[in-house]
Amino acid sequence: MTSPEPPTPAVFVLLVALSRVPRHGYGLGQEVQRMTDGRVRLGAGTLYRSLQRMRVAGWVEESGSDTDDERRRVYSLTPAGRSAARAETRRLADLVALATEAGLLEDAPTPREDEHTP
Amino acid sequence: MTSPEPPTPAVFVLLVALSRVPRHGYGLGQEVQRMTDGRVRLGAGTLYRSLQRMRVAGWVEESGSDTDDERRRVYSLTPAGRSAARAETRRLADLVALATEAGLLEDAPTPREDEHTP
DNA sequence: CCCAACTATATCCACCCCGGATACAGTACT
DNA sequence: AGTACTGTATCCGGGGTGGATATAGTTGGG
Repeated sequence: MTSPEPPTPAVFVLLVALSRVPRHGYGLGQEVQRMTDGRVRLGAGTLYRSLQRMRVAGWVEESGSDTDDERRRVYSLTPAGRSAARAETRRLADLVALATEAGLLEDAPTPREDEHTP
Repeated sequence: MTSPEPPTPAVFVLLVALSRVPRHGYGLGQEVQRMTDGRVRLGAGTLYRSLQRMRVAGWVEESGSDTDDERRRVYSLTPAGRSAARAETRRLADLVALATEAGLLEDAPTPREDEHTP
């Protein structure tokens, strides 16, 4: 929607889920669900396609598996990935600030004038 | 990505831009650009299609034009629209909180353990 | 008065993201 | 051995977005 392409919503939550500990794809899906109290669930297609894009973008890198399960592909966040996540966090925070300043958190039906909540 | 369908990014900024004063489509495009310091620019297609969807969803309603320019279609935010905007603001704020708690705002390259900034 | 630039809305197209289905295989537990 | 779950990958349909195009009214300067 703007310039230098922000991560997609799915990619962003994956970056957040990866921010502390390296994980494999399937585990990331679980972690995203856990840390959002089930509010965000990524479909399988979205999950693995997002990880491929993140790898191509240099935001994650594949590291050696953490168990003897050969199927797992474990990813860890790169500095570039952390940087992208921080930038997107700031972008979203700005958006939230904008909405808040617009009076979108008060309960008033239509606070069109300069009201002040006592 | 989750349940009861959140507004799209474009729709959300339009809801915010409409939160105080009724406006017409073209003016909303300008207002979005102004209030985001040029960081968000909506394409014409996105702008007018979004407004149509918002009208169908009952989030905005067409009110009488504010000038004698007959081309203008002026929209104002409905209570349902304000409610949707507030819900989305909260959802985004939760996401930002999640990212912040994950340590994505510090400058440390990779704060993997319990560091404390002096 | 006339023309150019801007305002204003609407639709079309190509591209990309998403959820869910499908496929295929290894792992774990009984 | 068999069943359920883990794990990755790809395909398909639906939908959002940007930019181009079409059409037309408005404005302001020469």
